[in-house]
Amino acid sequence: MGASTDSDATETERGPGRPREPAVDRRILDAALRLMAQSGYVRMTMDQVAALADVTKATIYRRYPSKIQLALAAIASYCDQAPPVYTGDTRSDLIAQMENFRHGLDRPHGMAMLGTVLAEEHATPELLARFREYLVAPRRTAIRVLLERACNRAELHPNADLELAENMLVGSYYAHYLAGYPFPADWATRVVDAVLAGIKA
Amino acid sequence: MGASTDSDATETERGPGRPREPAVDRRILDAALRLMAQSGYVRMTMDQVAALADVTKATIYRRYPSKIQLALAAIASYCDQAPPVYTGDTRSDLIAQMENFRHGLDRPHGMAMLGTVLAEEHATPELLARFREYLVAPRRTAIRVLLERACNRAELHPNADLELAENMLVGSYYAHYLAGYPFPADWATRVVDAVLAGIKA
Amino acid sequence: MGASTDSDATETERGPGRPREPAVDRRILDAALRLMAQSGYVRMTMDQVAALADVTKATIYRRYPSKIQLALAAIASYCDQAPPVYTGDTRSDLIAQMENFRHGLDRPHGMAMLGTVLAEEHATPELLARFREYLVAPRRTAIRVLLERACNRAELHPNADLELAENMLVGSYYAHYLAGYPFPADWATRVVDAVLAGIKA
Amino acid sequence: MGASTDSDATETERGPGRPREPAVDRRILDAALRLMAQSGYVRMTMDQVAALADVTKATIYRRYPSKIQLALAAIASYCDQAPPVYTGDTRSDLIAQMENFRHGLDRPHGMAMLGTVLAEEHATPELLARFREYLVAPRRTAIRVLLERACNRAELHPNADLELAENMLVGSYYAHYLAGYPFPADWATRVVDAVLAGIKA
DNA sequence: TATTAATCGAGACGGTACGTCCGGTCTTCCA
DNA sequence: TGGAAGACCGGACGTACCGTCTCGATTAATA
Repeated sequence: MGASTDSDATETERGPGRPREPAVDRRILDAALRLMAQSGYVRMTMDQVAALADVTKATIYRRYPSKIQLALAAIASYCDQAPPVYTGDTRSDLIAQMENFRHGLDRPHGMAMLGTVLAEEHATPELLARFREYLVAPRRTAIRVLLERACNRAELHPNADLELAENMLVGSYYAHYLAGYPFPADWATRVVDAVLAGIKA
Repeated sequence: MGASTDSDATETERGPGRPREPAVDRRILDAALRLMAQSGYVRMTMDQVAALADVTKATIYRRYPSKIQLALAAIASYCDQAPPVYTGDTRSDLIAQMENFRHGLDRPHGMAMLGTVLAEEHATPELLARFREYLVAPRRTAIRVLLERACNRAELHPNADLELAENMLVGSYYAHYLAGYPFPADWATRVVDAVLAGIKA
Repeated sequence: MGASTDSDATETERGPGRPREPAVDRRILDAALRLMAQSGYVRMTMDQVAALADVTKATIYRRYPSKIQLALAAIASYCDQAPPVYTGDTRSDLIAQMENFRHGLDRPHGMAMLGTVLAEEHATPELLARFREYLVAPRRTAIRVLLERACNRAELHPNADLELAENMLVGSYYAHYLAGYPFPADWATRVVDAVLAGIKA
Repeated sequence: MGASTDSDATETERGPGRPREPAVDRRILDAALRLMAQSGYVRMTMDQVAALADVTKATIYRRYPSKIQLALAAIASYCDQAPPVYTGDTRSDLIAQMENFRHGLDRPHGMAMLGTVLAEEHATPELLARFREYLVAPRRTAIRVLLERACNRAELHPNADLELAENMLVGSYYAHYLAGYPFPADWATRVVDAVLAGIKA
């Protein structure tokens, strides 16, 4: 993700004055990440983050305007991991993508973090927007790409509602989690097969 | 929902001492409900609830050990509403059920409340349990009943995974909401048709 | 001291209805006394008193209109002990009286209780009045009697200000205590001698 | 008096971090003082103090760990006033000193405050200690100085117990107050004369 | 080299809510 | 009527945490 005031972080375009210590950036995000994994967003305290990162609160707030933004940045920084490589086969690529998606939420407090963003929705609307932009959208796009490729190959029904298919794929996880059911090992496979059954050519 | 210590509330089985004023119970829940609808869980204050219910905070805390528990009780008390009647036709019954489900979450702060419960998951695990028991389970059961009826009528594929079908139906809402897409008027219809397409006989 | 509503406690003059259980009276006062000795007036709680006396708060409040009144009654009940007998010698009688006075305040929380009454002075003025009536006045009268007897025997200066002498005798304890000095064994003797030195004939 | 952790307040010896606003210190003490004069310690509320001082409760609690400590500090800050100047004459200097002492306690809630400190004695022992140090000791020392000067001038009996004389002087006030007698205008004079009568050379 | 402007550590401060405690009253039932 | 049990009001207490602000010390680019 990125800093607060500055533009895109990669383009340093230095002004005068002492530059920010890059090590501090990492220490803050790591501390936030660790605390959220341990205790969740609600129990995490800015003072705790500051102490663990060996930094003062002011230093944090110079980078992120609020606790929730820090949390979001921390998560985003963590989620920048390599997506699964494509084999070319629609079904197995989708399954791999869904496994990836599931692992992103399976770690401790994964859904709790999502809940926090939702809870904060009305207080900080742009937060949900960033959440969508950095976390939701990339994954959905990856799935969409696979579905459209399959559509172009005529593997799917020409009138298939791809957006709806996406929702069913991704949403199955949420519903399953909320219902409290345990996740079977072949969960991704079953979901993908079920959805494909409804839209295949 | 119900009182704190006692069992099921319907069975009053009076002990000694002054009984709790039933009017107070309602006033508290109504106040909480109203405030949450207006401002959401986060902005709602226990003092506000107390003031609006014309009650002291101690009286609230005698019933609910924390703010979040009060919120849950309030929601549960609200959601005891009549489910749609069945026509006998699987497709239209499912659509009606999905419309009902959607309306339950469409009201202001509906998803925000769900988010709150998720956010609190690790701090208060039994909260999510009650949420499932009182809010999630009843709706899923209603859907399950329809699906099983259809299965018995041989309208569905004999090996259809009904639980997965449920997840796709319900989960579509969550995914759609999270993606930030606007909900079309015929949303329920499209979802039901898509799912049925995958499992019909 | 006595009960609240009724007249003088010895005169029972029964009205209709169930008579008060006399054992309860003692249990309440004993409980209050014990708790005050342990933790002092401030830390003593009406619920604690009720629990220790195996009685409900209502039962206590039927007897004493407030916590402070209960405390006062408890102390008064305790202080009904035999005063020292007179030998006829002014000096030794005064010393005995002062020893008695000192012992009344020396027990744990003795001065703390006095402090409580003073602290409550403006909130409950009549409390200090009762305190004077039941605890202060009797002791001062005893001293006064001795001084007047000595005056009549011409042992004292005819113009001696006896009230002031009383104040110096009794007040020495308060001042000594407030100063934080330890009390020597012959404290009473020294005080009496010093005062008598100023007013003897 | 002074801050909480630091030593003597006169020696500022700045540590790191933002220094405490001195104006806040005064505003808090003034507010406490004013409220105590109006309503006494018991009726004074921390929220009231905070509101009147235009400060938050946390700011108060950062300086004083409890309500009672705040009260004590407030009083101590008030009592730093010029003592009466000496004329050189023992009797008139003592009288002036006693008048001063009396005026310190005569103001509304003066004795009530003393009572509060005594009442809290066992709960917060160091409170009484500070009370002695800041309020009791200075006055007693002033008296003691006068007595010793008189002793050195051979105005007093060489074996006179000066400490006891102090106790009689100061204690007379307490005893008089507790007895509920009204204070005559020449009270100080009479007390000083009576005590001096017992110890003069 | 001196100046300038930003960073960082440390901690005070405002604001706001939370959950607890306690004194005192009232209501219900039982004896 | 007395007493047990406990709900309820009113009000205060002390704590927690977020986000801002004010100091002082430091560090790099610039003039």
